[in-house]
Amino acid sequence: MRVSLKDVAERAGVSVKTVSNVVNNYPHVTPAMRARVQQAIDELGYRPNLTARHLRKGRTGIIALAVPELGNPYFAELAGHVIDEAARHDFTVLLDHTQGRRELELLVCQGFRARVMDGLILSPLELETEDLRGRAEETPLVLLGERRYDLPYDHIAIDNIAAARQAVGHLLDLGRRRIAFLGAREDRAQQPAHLRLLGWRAELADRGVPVDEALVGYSEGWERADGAAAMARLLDSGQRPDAVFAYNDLIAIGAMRVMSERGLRVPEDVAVVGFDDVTESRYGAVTLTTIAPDKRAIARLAVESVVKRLDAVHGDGGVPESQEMHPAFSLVERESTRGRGGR
Amino acid sequence: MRVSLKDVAERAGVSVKTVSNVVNNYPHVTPAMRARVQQAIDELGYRPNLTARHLRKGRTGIIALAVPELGNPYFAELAGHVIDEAARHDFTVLLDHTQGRRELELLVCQGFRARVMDGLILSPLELETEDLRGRAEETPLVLLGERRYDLPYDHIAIDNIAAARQAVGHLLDLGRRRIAFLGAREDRAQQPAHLRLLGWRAELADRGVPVDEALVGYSEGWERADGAAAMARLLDSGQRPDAVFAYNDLIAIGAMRVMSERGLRVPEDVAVVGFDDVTESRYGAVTLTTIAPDKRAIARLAVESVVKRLDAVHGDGGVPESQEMHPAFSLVERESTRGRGGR
DNA sequence: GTGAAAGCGCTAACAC
DNA sequence: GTGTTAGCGCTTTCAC
Repeated sequence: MRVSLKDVAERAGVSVKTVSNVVNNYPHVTPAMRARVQQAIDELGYRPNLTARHLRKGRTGIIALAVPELGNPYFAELAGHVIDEAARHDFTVLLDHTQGRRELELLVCQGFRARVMDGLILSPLELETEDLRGRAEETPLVLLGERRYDLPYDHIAIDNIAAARQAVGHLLDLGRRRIAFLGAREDRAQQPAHLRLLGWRAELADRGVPVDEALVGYSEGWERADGAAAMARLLDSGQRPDAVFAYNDLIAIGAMRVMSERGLRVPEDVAVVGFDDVTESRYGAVTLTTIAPDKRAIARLAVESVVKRLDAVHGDGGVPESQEMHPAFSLVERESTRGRGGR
Repeated sequence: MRVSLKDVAERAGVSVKTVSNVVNNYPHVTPAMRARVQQAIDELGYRPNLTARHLRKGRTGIIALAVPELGNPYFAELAGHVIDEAARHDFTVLLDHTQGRRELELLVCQGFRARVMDGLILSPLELETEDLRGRAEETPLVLLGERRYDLPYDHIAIDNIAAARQAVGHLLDLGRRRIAFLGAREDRAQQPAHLRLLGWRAELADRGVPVDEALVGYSEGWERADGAAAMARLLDSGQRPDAVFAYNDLIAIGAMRVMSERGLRVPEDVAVVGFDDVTESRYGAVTLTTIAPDKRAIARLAVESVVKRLDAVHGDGGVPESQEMHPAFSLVERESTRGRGGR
């Protein structure tokens, strides 16, 4: 950070502009001049000061990504994809986690935690519409995940209801009738996020299977421990489901652990479907049938959304309309519903 | 990013300096003045431009963290801790992954990928001493992990040899004698990173158990799939170990999956010890005995190292000597060695 | 306690 | 093609 454009210019006996041209690969520079400047750059070990460039251009080349928890492999894997997609557009990624705490989500939105950024990709859990409505920041914001806000921000999420219905449908197809839902939240007046729970209800209803609310397992979080606790509670309450549809893979994995401890076989006694297709679900004594969202597509759409808006601001024209985007998903059938032998 | 200090100054009818004083909580400002300026700030919705501040102060408040792969929960969990520790020092974290590719590790070191950063925390896999020796950057660099370089950079890693010995010792204590090592690399002339393999050899030798090189399972990577493949190869070669010490938890998990497929019981037939204590190892049909490094300490030491060096540069005095730091670790005994009932 | 002005390193008009 | 120059928005001497 010590040697500047000016130093190089002096050394090469040219103006700063010329050096700048060379550094930025400006086309109209004579090869001879380019070589001369380049030599000075090499000799001095010049490295452009990005901060200065950013100040001048009004851009930092940084996209912030805020997820609830990096300990959840879904978000870790997603972050990896976002980093890759961002790199394709010459952006780097500032990563933050909110631990699903509303105040942290809010701070992130307002740019208080990740302060230098051109855009923000946020996967909210607790954030309310009112929090977002008051957002003063004009840096582009993209929302990820199940929660929907009626606000003009791009939103990227698979069709959670359809996915849940497919998962439940799969269990019904296998002849299961007492299908529990694991991972509902009860500390909320409204449960705005639980499209997956809605899907569970809808599919059961459509297929003429009575919806038994006693089969809804509540939990505080969505980690493995929460899944284990919810499953234990369900079994302790005397329920004996023949299938479990879990809010996510971690909950499913926690639940399977408890079943294993209690001598329940998966899938013979209880079939299990998860959600997220984290790598972990492909291993373990019983591999997990799960909904696989196209994570790479989610990352790509998110980054593109930010970049597009950035270009719109700096470029000519109108800011694009905000959109709902629904990347693809698929049901991956594994041993937790099919058993070891396959079908 | 539109309203600047100057705008606020005009609005409040004061100078830029005064506004700056208020924004930065400079102590010697009369309360009345402070209130007046604050009002202008609020009315205009002023937000300081961090980039400009950074340019001026020569600091960005960003620490870059580069790990091989976020899909490995060890690194994801570590990243979470680094973010937390960085936040304690008012830094944010730019995250990158190198996929264990030497050229990417090199680019990161040279600041080509994460370009705006005050310091770099790097967990290298393939990087060679010569790569690092030529590093021109003067931004602080901290190295994490098993690899050692004889260079003046802070290096943070648990005592891998001691940890490996403790793991192998535990298996020996349980009466196991044919202890395989899973996750060695064979594509390297020297295996500079494999302190864990050294520990395996040393402990066996010390305890008078013959070291059988046929029990070393090689793999290309350190993911679950690599562990599964290595285990399958070992078994296919006719070896029948009574224990496995895996390079990391993912390899152990992959190996356990293969054993389960082949009807080998853990720990009755084969006891297993992993390395990293990822959360995943606490679940599954058989929970995994593993070496648990103090990840939070690693993160704390890494961030502190960067911050300390930064303060040294900007502050008064001498740059601190580079250090080797060895955070604590412990052996966590679970079902893969103890069985379900405990001891 | 507050103001004026210089300058961090770079880019982009605009002139030559 | 290349040089001159004016800022980007902020902090920071240094006067007052």
